[in-house]
Amino acid sequence: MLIEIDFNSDEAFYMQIRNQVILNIAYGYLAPGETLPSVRQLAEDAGINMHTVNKAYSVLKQEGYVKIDRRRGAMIDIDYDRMKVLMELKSELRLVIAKSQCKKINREDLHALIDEIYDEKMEE
Amino acid sequence: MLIEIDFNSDEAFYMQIRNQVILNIAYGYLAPGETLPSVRQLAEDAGINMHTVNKAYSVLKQEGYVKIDRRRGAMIDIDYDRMKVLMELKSELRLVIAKSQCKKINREDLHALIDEIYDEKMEE
DNA sequence: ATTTCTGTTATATCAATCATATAACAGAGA
DNA sequence: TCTCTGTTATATGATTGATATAACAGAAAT
Repeated sequence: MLIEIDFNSDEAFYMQIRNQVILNIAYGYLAPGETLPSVRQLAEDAGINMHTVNKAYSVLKQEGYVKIDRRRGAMIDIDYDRMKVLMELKSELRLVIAKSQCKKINREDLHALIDEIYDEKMEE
Repeated sequence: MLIEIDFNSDEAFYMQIRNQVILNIAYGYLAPGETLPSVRQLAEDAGINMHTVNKAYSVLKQEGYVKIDRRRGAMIDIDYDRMKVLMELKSELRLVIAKSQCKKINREDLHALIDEIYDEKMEE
């Protein structure tokens, strides 16, 4: 798994890692049961501090994407609490939709955009 | 327009204001041409500092939701740069979709959820 | 003309967060 | 025993979030 830090981004390093791990899972590059690199290894590869990686892993654990075993490290283990996920997703989408409406992006535009994103994943 | 700060939230005050303004516009409670309360007025009403409100307004200006006139204050004036908006929306949705996929929320679920949010706005 | 309302700018301070650094610890495996 | 895990503890520096006080320029109302 490749993770790269954009040192010029205004997004926190640990959030960049967290997001890239989520994207890797979604794309199928990381399957449940597989382990993430150790905090020290990833820190070295990415050129950042161990604790920053550790924070990213802690967030991923808290959000239900990995479980951390002292010996094996962080393993992909997803918590499927559908109700919880739908609630969180809904409040996140409420703001996305509000922003869209302000900018005259309507319901159909949004549906189309989502399909577009789903379809672009097939091109690889 | 009513804006309330959740002092227990971990979300920055200026982002809470920014988000609530966007929601107010989307819901039609704030129309283009209307003005926001003055930074001092809103600060007093919400129980926070003037500069925090000022920061929220600056962000809203930078994101193309308001224009600020020295005499009138912040006026709703939306920049409709469709291409720009679609690009930003797309990268935002990519992560939302990735998170959803990890949690076994599929394409149809997402479409349904969006319709659900659109429809709930009609109930008022 | 003076007062009063805008946003804006300049400082300063304090707390929290982000990132780094060094160091040590416990547990598991080779 | 050595080496690999994550974990914990401390410390430091930079940045951000929020507050505070103060002053300024421009416009509007009286």
